[in-house]
Parts: sequence; structure tokens; C-alpha cells
Amino acid sequence: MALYRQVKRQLIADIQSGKFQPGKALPNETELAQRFGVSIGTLRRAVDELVADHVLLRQQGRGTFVGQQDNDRFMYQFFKIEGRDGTREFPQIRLLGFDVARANAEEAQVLGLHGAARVLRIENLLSLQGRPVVHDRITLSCALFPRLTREQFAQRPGTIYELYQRAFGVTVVGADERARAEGADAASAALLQLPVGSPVLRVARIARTFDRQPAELRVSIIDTRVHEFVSSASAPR
Amino acid sequence: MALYRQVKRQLIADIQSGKFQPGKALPNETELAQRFGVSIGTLRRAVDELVADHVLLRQQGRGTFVGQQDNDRFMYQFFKIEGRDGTREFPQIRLLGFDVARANAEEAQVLGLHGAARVLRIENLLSLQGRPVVHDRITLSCALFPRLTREQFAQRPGTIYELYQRAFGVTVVGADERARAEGADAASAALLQLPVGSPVLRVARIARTFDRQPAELRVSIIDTRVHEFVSSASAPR
DNA sequence: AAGTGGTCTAGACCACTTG
DNA sequence: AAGTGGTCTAGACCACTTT
Repeated sequence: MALYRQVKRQLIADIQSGKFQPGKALPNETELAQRFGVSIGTLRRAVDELVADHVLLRQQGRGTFVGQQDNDRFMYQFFKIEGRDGTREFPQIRLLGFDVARANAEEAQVLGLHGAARVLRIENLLSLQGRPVVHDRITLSCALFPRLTREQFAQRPGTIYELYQRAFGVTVVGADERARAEGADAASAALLQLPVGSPVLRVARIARTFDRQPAELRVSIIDTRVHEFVSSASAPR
Repeated sequence: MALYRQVKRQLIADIQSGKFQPGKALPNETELAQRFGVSIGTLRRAVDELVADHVLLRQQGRGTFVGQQDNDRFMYQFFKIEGRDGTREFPQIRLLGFDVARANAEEAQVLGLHGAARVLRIENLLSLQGRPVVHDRITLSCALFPRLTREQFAQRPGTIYELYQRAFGVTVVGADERARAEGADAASAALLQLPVGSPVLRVARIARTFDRQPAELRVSIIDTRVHEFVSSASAPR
């Protein structure tokens, strides 16, 4: 296998193991190259790919840093809801529910679990400009997020993905999403303050960590009277 | 400015001018490097970026080719509708309308035209498995696609984007999309064979050529009873 | 001034495709 | 066998940030 790919895998392993901490600088390129026993060009090629995926972040003159799942990253990579006029705003989040259950068939399939595995089900309501806009239902595998409690979740200092990264070493690097229109059910309609059956956007997102491993299933019911879901069709790699 | 960026710009210019034709091979790397007066490493870096954008395509042992807007490329980069079970199929397309008009405010804004510029409005119905699923309304600037006729459009041999590329030198490299749920209006409801007011997905897509220049506005009304709109949240570059 | 990443070069050798 | 892109190396020099 190509040498630079092995170097890349080792860098990922060092991030997952916690050897390189989110937000902290890596050793400089010369030292990393020596440590891995490769030339600087090869080391740079490995880092290049991780920078393209926003796993690492380079700043000329300062160093190379491990990417953090902070508010900024969340807003520009994962929060794809904005006003029809293009207004973007960090949502206010209210926790509605936090329960342990057995995975249903869909959850087990997308999260790669066996039939009766334990999962956490978390329910949130997101507001923009004081108005409720998104009703989120999140499913997590208890095996991947061991001993996550409601208190720990509710009192996290940063974003949800930052909690995954710091407390469980799970770095979300991308997601697959599927959208459809449907009529609002009673629960979502009440929360979003619209009539039952009104057209709402339903987005199912599977957040993934390295090697496309699924980490989270999130179903969002979105009121698109004032907001829209934005996306882009660039060439996949 | 960095040398490899100048080389990249020149390669793009040679594609736009028709010097390098879609589907045809470029000169080999050694010759290109000599032609531009740079080392092979620098030439490769410029080509690397164009390959990442799927503008060029490399095949080891064969050569480097200009990417074509063929059916395959359309399906995996731009046609983001698939069955709920993941079934993907090339749509059957029926032309419903082809008219010249003056741009309205929204069209003028997103296509970067002055208020009263002439535009083409094209209307299509896309079917999957024999059932109508997508009602498309396309707007093009007459200035960017001069003398495009209904016959030329209807009798194109390949995809719509392939026509743009071959007949007008407009290479679509990406798109921005905005989705919302709404109730079907009378026109779309009739075409999609569902009751007026049924929840449908509305996707507005701005297709872009190099330097993010807008080339096409397309509004799709999608029946999501059986199909879904798929997207992915990878880190933008 | 010292340390970091960014660019460019020149060349060797490997892997793959074609004739 | 000849021609193509793919990988790796070693080093020089530039641009930027920090001390």
C-alpha cells in the first residue's frame, strides 16, 4: 500500500487514541517525517488529505492543529438550515427527552447494531429568532457512547459533536442525508406551532466518523415556512 | 501568485476555449510541464486540483482526460433522487415547454443578469419506473446560450449538461441547492398525479461553472411518496 | 532571529496499459 | 517494449507568525 496512506492511518489512530488532542498542535513536519521514517513530501501528502477533510488544520507560521467540533465548524459543515434570505444563526436548543431503549429495525440497520442492542433516544427542539423551527430525534448506540447521562448531555459546554469528540473520542467527519416532504404529525405540529398535516421537511442524517462508520442517526422535522435546507452538489471524492 | 495556480487557470482556459476537448486526452505530463515551463511536480499539483473537482480525470498507464458531462457523471453528481430503498435509475425526460421571456427579479439576481435580460424557460417532467416524480422548471440566460433552439434542445444526444458543454463551452462543475416543503400547486399536482396541496419537496438549484459563475437556475418539484432527495455533509473546500 | 508551514525543483523508481 | 500516470526522496528557498 502507498506509504502516505499508512502515515495517514497512523495520524488518524493517534487522534482517535487521544495522543493528539482536538485544538492542539501536532509536532512540526520535520519531526513527524522523522518519526514516521518518511520524507517531508510524503508526510505532507498524508497531512494534505486530512486537511482536505478538515480533520487537521494548517496555519502557516504557526503549526498544524487537530480540528475541533466547535460552534463554527458545526455551523458551516453540519447546520444546513438558514433563512430564505440567507440569514444564518446559531440555534437555541431545548432538550425534550433522553431515554434508553432497544433499537428498532431501522436504527439497528443504519447504526450497524444487532437487533436488540441498547440505544439512547434524545429529543431536541431548535429555535431560530425565538421561533421553533426544527424538531430533532437523535439515536445513539449505548456501546459507542458508554455511560452518557442526561445530565452530562444537558450540561455539555459546547456542541453535541464536541461532546462526542472530547468525552468519547468519536470525531464526526461527515454525514449522509435523505430529505422528503411529509405532513406534520401531531407531536411535531404542536412543537413547531403549525396545523397537523402541514407540509414539513423531514431530513434523516447518518453522521459518520472515520472509515464511514456510522455514529449517530438524527431525524429532523423542519418548518420551512421561513427557513430552508441548503446543500451543494460538488463532486464527491 | 503560486505558480501551480497559474498553470491550473491556463488548463481551465484551454478547456473553455475548446483547445482540450471533453473526453479527449491531454498531452502527457512531461510535455505539459515543458510547455508551461514548470517542473513535473508543479504541473501535477495543478492537475491534482482539477482531478479533485472532476474537471480532469486521470487513468494510470492511459493518460489524463477532460471530464465529460455524460450520463454517469450526471447520475452520481447531479441527480440526487433515489428510491427510499436506495434504488437509483436514470430518469425518462419529457419536454413540456420551451419559451423565451424577460427575466423576473429572482432569475436576474441568481443568474447575475440585468433586470430585463432575455432568458429561456424550459419545463420538463421526469419519470422513474414509469411514474412521474419530478417537475423541473429551468431558466437559462440567452446571452450564455446563444441561438439555443427548442429542436436543438429536444434532440440533444446526451444529457442537458453535456449539451451545455459541447455546444456552448459551458462546463457545469457544481451546484448550490435550497430545499423546502410546500403544498403542490395545481400545475405540479396535475403532472405528478397527486392532490393539490399535498406535501412536495421544492429544490432550487443554481448550477455553476468555473469561478462559481452561475449558469442555470432549476426549480424541481418532487413527489417524495416513494423517492427521496439525497445529500451529504462533507467539509466544503 | 527562530520556527512554522508553502512552493518549487530534479530525479529515481514503481504500477499499469497498450501495441 | 514503450509510454503513461503514481509514489517517494532530498533539498532549496519563500511567506508568515511568534518571541
